[in-house]
Amino acid sequence: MSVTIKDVAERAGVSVATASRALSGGRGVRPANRERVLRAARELDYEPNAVAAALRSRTTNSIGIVVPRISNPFFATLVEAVEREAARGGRGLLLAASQYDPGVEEAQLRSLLDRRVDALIAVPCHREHSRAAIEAAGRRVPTVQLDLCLDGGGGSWVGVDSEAGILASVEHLVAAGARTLAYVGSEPTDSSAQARLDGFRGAAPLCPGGAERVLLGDFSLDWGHTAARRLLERPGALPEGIVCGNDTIALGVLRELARGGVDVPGRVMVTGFDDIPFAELAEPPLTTVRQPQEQLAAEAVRTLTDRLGGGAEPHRRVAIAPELVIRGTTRPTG
Amino acid sequence: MSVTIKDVAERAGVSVATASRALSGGRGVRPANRERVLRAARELDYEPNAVAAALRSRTTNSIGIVVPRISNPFFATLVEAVEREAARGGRGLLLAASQYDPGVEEAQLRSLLDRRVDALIAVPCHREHSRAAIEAAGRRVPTVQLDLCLDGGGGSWVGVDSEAGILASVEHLVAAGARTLAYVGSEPTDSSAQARLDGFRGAAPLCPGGAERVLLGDFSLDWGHTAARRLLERPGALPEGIVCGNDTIALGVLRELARGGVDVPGRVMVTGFDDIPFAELAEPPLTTVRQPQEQLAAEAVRTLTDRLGGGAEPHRRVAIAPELVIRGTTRPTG
DNA sequence: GCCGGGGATGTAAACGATTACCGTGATGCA
DNA sequence: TGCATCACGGTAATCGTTTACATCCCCGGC
Repeated sequence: MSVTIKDVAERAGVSVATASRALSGGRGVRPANRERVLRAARELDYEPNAVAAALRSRTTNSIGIVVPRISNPFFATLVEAVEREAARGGRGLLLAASQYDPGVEEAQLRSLLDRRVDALIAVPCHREHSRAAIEAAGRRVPTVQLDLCLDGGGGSWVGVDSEAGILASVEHLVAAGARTLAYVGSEPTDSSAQARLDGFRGAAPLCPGGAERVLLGDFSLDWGHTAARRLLERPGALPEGIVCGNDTIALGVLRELARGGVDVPGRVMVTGFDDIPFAELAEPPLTTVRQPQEQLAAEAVRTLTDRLGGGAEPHRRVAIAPELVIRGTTRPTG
Repeated sequence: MSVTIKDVAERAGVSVATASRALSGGRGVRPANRERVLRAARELDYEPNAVAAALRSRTTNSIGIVVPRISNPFFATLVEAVEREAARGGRGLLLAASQYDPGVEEAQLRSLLDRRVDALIAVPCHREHSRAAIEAAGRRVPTVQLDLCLDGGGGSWVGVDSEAGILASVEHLVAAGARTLAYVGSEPTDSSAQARLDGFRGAAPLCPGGAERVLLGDFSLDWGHTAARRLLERPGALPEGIVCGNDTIALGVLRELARGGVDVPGRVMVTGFDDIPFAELAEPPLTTVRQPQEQLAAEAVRTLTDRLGGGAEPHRRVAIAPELVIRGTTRPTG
């Protein structure tokens, strides 16, 4: 019913082998024949069956990606960039969400492997419980961890240099005149939370007045509210700079400070992390650390295609330096 | 190298046919044999090759989706819901972005069809230029348009009842005391923009003072700024209610009103459309029309699976009534 | 004139499952 | 007992490509 390569070959008056060669690359086919095959294909409106090709050639020209949540704008942007990068190489993208459940994550990975993706990108939803499934996947196809990574650092990973991002925030705040700092972040339940916390602890000594407080909760707006209220309890001890673990927390902090009548950035400066689309819509617009998702995605896909192309490097770890975007919640330096 | 069903059959001491039957459904196989096959599969850590199964059975258990942009939070949420719905049915999701370019869209659709997805979901990026590709796709596999649709209403479609949403906004504003209204929306470049505009025009007579102004631009923050400035030029003529075509515009309008020192909702009330995550973070939180993405996605997938299951209805059009979410930018009614 | 080599083609064997078709033995019923 | 029925299981065809291998032909070098 559907037109196959056999039909094309017949119409072109050649064998299926020649037709196949002509259609894919065309090497080793006399130009005249190549032309006839291509014309026949066009005339018959031939659509190659990628499934059959995949079965025989043992490559599907597709990659799989598993993220915790697609609707998280950070992951959405990441997925978009990966899709674009994959499409550029003629590859399809199979998308799956783990919903922050290692069990679901494992099932999704297995499903993608059953579908024989050529390679995998995974944002592990748990620094420890995701290990078994991701390592198992890595044994079957080239696999790269994106953004988050497993504890202990096994396998390839592409992400941002969180510590450098936090360091830049702290340096900026100090240069802008903050003499006391606080950190409002997430309990180190994932590798980024850990790295950001480490980054703050490492950079704190730069601050003349020291880093008085570290408040840990989760990456949510509500936690930002709560933490800010806690800081407001002793107005005298309110730090002059608040470094937040991500933008969502920062937005919560900002809102609570506004309710408390605290002048931002006059009395307190605030920084975030991620540069989600909302960051610049806040009032005042949020100074934050931008994650270069395009670059992350490109690097991740490249890591995979290098491996597919035969390049070695099963253990490539790339930390991209993020960029500090200075907006209204901090005073300009100098 | 990889373990195949043949290996499983051998170890279980049955033929591949029996093994296949046991592994998929298990009907027509004696329980004892079924058990042996399943055990053999487990022991060998057998992973079925979905590509081979797809080739023979002519079904890939996967659906394709094409959206204009993944990073648009509205589409991201939609994709997430579709993915969840597809996964629930054991289906994979092939994701592609058209980047608002009908040419890219066509190529992406073709690529998905080459990969033999069982069905397609498309958010047409253009009400007219997307037609050829989407109709062609619809001739090959069950296809449903989601959210946006082609002009003229060919094919299946699942979306929100925009006119009803706008009507609810207008009724709410009037009930809350607005005597004059304006509409700030997008030029009707896509079907939603058209429907929302139509909705406003249809509902305007409900307003005692009439709908004085209709300002059309695009669905952007900047357009919201511009339009609000234009309304502020004649403070005396400032409407008491502003209905916006989407939340992004509404956020722009809100920000500009705040700059102009206009009290919201005291002097002017504002409504949006979509209920993007940011809507409730605005100051004051935005009253808006929520698009039930979960429901849209579920309905779209169901439309497709019904078709796949043999159900007829090649022409099903579903408009889901959206819900008005009342927040701080409008006064409570009554 | 013969032979080696290499490029273009064709033939047919994969790839790994599903499934049409048929055979077999057991069972039910008259 | 004989016959139809049925559940189960095996053989082999099939899905639509890619590709290993053989063949053929043409050309150049000796």
